[in-house]
Amino acid sequence: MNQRLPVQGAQGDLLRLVATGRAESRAELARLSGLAASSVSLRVEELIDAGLLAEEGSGTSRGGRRPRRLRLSSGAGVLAVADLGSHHVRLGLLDLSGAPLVIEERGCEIADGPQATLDAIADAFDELLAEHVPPGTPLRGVGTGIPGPVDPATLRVVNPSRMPGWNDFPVAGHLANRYDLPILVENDANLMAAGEARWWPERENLMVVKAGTGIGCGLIVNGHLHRGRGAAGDISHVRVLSDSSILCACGLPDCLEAHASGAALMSVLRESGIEVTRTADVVTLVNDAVPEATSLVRTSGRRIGEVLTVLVNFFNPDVVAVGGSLSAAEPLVTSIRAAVWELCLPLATRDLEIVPARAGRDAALLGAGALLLDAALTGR
Amino acid sequence: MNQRLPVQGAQGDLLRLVATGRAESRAELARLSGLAASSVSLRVEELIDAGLLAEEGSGTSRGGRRPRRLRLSSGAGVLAVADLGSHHVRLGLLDLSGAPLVIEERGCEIADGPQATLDAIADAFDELLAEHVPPGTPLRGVGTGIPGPVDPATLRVVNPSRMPGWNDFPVAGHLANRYDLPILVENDANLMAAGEARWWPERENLMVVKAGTGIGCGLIVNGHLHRGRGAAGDISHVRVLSDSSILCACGLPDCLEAHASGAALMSVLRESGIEVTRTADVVTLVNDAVPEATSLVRTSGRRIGEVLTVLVNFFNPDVVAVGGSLSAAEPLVTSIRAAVWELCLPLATRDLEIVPARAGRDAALLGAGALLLDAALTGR
DNA sequence: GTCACTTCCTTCGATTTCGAAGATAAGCCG
DNA sequence: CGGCTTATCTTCGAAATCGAAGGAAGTGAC
Repeated sequence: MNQRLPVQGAQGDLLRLVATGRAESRAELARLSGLAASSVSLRVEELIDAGLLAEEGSGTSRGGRRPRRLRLSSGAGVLAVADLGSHHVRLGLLDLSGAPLVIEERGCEIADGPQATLDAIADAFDELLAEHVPPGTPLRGVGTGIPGPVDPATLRVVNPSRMPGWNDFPVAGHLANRYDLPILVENDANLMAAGEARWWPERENLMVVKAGTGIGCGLIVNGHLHRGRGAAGDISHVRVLSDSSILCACGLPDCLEAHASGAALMSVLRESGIEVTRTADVVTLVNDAVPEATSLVRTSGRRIGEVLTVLVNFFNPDVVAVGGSLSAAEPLVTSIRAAVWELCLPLATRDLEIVPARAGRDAALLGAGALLLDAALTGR
Repeated sequence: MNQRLPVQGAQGDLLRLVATGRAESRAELARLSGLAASSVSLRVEELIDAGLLAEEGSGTSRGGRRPRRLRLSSGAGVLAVADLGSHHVRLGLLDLSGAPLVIEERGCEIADGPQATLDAIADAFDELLAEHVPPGTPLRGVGTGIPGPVDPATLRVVNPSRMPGWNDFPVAGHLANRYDLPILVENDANLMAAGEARWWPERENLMVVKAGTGIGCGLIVNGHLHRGRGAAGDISHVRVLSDSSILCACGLPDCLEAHASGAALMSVLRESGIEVTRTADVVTLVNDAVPEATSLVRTSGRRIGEVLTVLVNFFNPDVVAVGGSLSAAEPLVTSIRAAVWELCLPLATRDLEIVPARAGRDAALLGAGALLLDAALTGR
């Protein structure tokens, strides 16, 4: 039941506009796509005949005839997406609009190596498909997030830390053996950024900070994920000022990650005798108003904010969205905001929004869906 | 003799490809534009009839029939471009391909205010047009670089330092009163980046550092100038580490610009009794192997490099090009390179080129030409 | 209820674009 | 020199797209 989307030419643009929720009538499609209204009608007709779009009642009038509302056909297909962490994987199925049909979390040791891990994910996909998708609904794409750098040219993992056996492994190639479909392999922070971007349709330039066990960042430029040469978005290895020096895993001292990541906070808390095992524990402590934890999170936010200052001046985004498990601790965003406001050029911060991420914990999965939809519609 | 380019639809893309030197035969146009070869032939025919393109002999064979070489018609039009500095303005005329017909430098006090300055520039354009352009060759666009921030939405100058009377002045509006043509108003570092980008046709993501009296930076993302909300590219107000503290004009201490700009180097040199009046004097001292000057430039490069480290990790460009008058001092690029190489992630620096800018001292004018051509071809 | 107006969508002839086929003009090779 | 290959460019019928006109289905004023 796997097959590529049978769209060609302008159909792809139209289907994308409906799938992403930007248009839900022929008139809106015409406005947004730039095509003539007559052409839109013809293409929509074809998409309905192909079983990809469906008409559903009518929308609200804007002062004239009511539009006939278009939506994705429920049988148009599903996407299988995963987000791989060190000790677990979140995975699920989405419809083409990116709406989740089912999402679940499973245990999974990334240290078991790529073959075992990827096969386990694919088996999980098969289970979910059998259980949650009506027979006949085709799978249209498969994607996964990786907690490490991915070379966009080869879709291989490069120089990952904490992923033994994965270096240079052709992740996409391995999956392509099992699925003759568009395959997406992408860094997890980038996926999160792509997911967050869906929530800011009117903004073009976003920085999405992932503050969790580590610190990552994804960049949306002109509405599209910026990959650079594959390493773009790293903010964790910037040197920060501090009293005590900490050596980072990268070999240099006093990286942001070594001082401000969830892992760093946990090790400080443990030294002062407070038991924590996961980043979420830190958040719990903060919400329980444990002073040591709150103070640490504030300092962490301040440091992240100081680093962001440089990047905000340089990149001048519309929005800085702060996500990741640590962002659930409210002082984090507050102190990031304070630092950026204080140290940035006024010109760079006027109209800048610094806010908690909107997309929630499944941001990466939704981002995978968004990118896969694009891949499926552009034919690769 | 001013008139907008009479191009429509696909003609614009084709003309741009020829003007920017990326294509010079119908076959190349077909490959690069994605249009069918037959459509290309038809549009080229029209462009020739309109007097915009001309056929000129034949190119070299690639194993088959030789292509009929296309070039811009010499009567296709000219662009008038200026780059405004504090005490002078460089201005000139370019053909549509961006090749200079005439470029000259004039004295001009930016402190005289926008009206006087812009009128003087326009008068200079008129002189140059009368003198260097055959009658009947139309002017197709007017553009100027500004040594301060420009709001891309309104094309006004915002919060400029050292430009009394310019704040919020509608530069484009004023010029539009005199020319009913595409008008370009852009920050000078951005123009420089756009000019440099022409020299890197095969690279998508560039950082172009302008190291002169001040320090600026322009950003090319996916081949296009990134403006952000209008302030993108600022790197001069990043805090750097140093023994002695210097207060920057922005109100905060130890900005990069306060320590590493040409102006900063000059003031240090003057304190040690060495007479310098312009950034070029510093370069001369370095080339004469005056140890104090060389050492200062090295330190400056080191500091710029340390700042770039953060940005290279984050933005992961293909190329960092270093221009501006100070870049003529060879140790500058060398020490920038050394710092970035030492402190960046290996993944971000693999295949990264850090090199002196290719476009030379007229980079900003050429950049203005490039952007104006786009503006003229897209109809605004 | 009627009339003016707006918006949505379709019809239909004109225009643009495509793509397959062929004409043109080379280089290569014996 | 004459075939073979390759690349460039044009011709021509088919398909896609456009835009003007009009029908359909609403809102709001009177």
